[in-house]
Amino acid sequence: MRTFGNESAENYLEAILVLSKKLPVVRSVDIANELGFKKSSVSVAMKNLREKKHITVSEAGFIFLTDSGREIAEMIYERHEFLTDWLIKLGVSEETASEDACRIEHVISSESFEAIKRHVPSGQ
Amino acid sequence: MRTFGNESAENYLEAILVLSKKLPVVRSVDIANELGFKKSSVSVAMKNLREKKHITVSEAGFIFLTDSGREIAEMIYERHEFLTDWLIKLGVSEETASEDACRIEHVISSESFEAIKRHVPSGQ
DNA sequence: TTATTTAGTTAGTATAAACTAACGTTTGTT
DNA sequence: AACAAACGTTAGTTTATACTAACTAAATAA
Repeated sequence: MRTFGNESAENYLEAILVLSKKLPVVRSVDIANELGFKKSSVSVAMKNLREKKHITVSEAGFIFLTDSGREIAEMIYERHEFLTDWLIKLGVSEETASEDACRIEHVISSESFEAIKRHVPSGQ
Repeated sequence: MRTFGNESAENYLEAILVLSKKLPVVRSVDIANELGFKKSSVSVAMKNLREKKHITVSEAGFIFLTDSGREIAEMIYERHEFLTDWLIKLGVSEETASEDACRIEHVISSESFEAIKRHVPSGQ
């Protein structure tokens, strides 16, 4: 069967990366706002990410990506950006493009993603 | 949150369509073999599809798509075929192409799918 | 005819991921 | 000092989906 086991974690890590670009520090409540989840859900998710060593959390509750967490986050973020831009170029509305990218980014293989990247004329 | 509520149903409906192309009749056990699931899982899934009126089941246990079931199955199947072929054309291995298509087909919007179709030179 | 295989069902289990509700801590306000 | 707000955590619930185990019923074979 399909696991889906990583999709949720990937999404949280991506959100942390995105938030770290616009906020001085990232807290659980910021993630809850960003993703539209309840803070209890985020709390549990952060516990899991902590256990998997994808984040560290300071005394004050500030959340930081570890190397492994950052690696995942950046991979997903790159996919998100690329797929969104590409779909928009194909005529898809910004909103739909972003929503679809958000789903595809978690399920596409590296092999396929790289193939699409190769095929799309980059930088235009 | 993401629902995912339909992905499983879509997958079963697609399998029924695919099997109906190669077998004289489709039974639960055929679906279980096709998808690699246990027959108990299929039994429960068929109950749900029956309740949603996407299939009918004869006395003998033969499974038939209703109009709504066929519509979904054909939409997913078209996506599967198209995405697989397209990825292969881009240089992705057949196996990966099919696996990725199998995931993307359930999460992509019609808007994006149609945009990709438009952009790919059809029939070559 | 008994025994075996095949098909389907049901009940209960497991996991992932969200939720609500309730609680403790800290911080800020009056 | 006392009360309220903000933040985080925990416990327990819900839903979706697959699982195992145990059962029935029908079909096949010894």
